[in-house]
Amino acid sequence: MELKDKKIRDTIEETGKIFEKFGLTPMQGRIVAYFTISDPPEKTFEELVKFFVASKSSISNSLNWLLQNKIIDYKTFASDRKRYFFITDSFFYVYFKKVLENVKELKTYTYKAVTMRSPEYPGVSEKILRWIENANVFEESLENIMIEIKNDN
Amino acid sequence: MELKDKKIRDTIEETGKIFEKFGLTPMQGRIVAYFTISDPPEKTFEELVKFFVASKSSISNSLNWLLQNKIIDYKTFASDRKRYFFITDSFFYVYFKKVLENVKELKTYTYKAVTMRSPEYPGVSEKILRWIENANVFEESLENIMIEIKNDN
DNA sequence: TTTTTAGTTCAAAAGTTATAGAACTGATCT
DNA sequence: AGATCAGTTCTATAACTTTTGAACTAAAAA
Repeated sequence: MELKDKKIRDTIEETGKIFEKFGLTPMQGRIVAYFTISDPPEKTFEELVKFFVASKSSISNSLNWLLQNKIIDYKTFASDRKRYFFITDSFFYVYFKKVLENVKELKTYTYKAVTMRSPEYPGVSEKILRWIENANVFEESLENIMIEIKNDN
Repeated sequence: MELKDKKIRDTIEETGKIFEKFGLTPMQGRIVAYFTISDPPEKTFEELVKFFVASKSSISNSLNWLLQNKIIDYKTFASDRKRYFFITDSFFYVYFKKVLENVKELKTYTYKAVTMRSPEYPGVSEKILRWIENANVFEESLENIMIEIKNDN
């Protein structure tokens, strides 16, 4: 049991760090990583506080961010005040959506930049128009993926 | 001239902030934004220090990071010690590549997590396998886009 | 050979973000 | 009504990142 626990904790730290690359904080990453390997799949607020030996506020804020971003959800039971948190299946959907938004936003701003440029140096405009073209290809493709994924979920 | 300069500086601040969403620091973001709207397209180290009224080290570190990440490049001229920096056309290519790497890495780790799970709660494994399936669809599509984009650049 | 140029490097300051701790809230239980 | 439970909220602190400032370097110019 000791050894198995250590392995789980090591895996959580490793995997948690990867979640940070997707914009989660260390604690958010750990929580999601924990959900992917722990049994049973539902965990209460209290269990998380104890497992991570972390402050209630840290867990509270992390859970609320993850809820808002639909990376986790929770269920309740009539005779029980606790909320039982678990991961959703839409982690990548949510991430892809955010990436798509950012790409669209940057495209808009760089397009604006092109319109502001003097025609004296067309090379830069061409480069940026290529950025925009790349963004368009990506956008179109990702939008199709999103539809496909959404139907699955 | 005064008014035009203010408009350029405002646009740089706005656009720079969007670049931060792509993992650049404020200064890196500003520099890239500046390259997208300034004429002529090549800028020296010194010009950047003066334009942004920033420290040499800040500009130096920013430029080196942008160079390493192939977001900018520079050219030199025989009789001149200065380097002339400019944006490349591969901003999104570089970004997409990094996204692809991250998705692949997370896929590997979550797959590992699935193999560690007991078969007692198959629901979580199914969810994570759906994450992995989403990641696979994205990966395949993005790899094709990368090939397409690379041929253009 | 000395000076200038075009940066780099490193320690410290400033700014930002994550986590902790403690007080608080609004239900439910006794 | 009072106590307990399941969190939330707010301030403080710790940790980390970004930017600065000043000293340094290597090559070229005087």
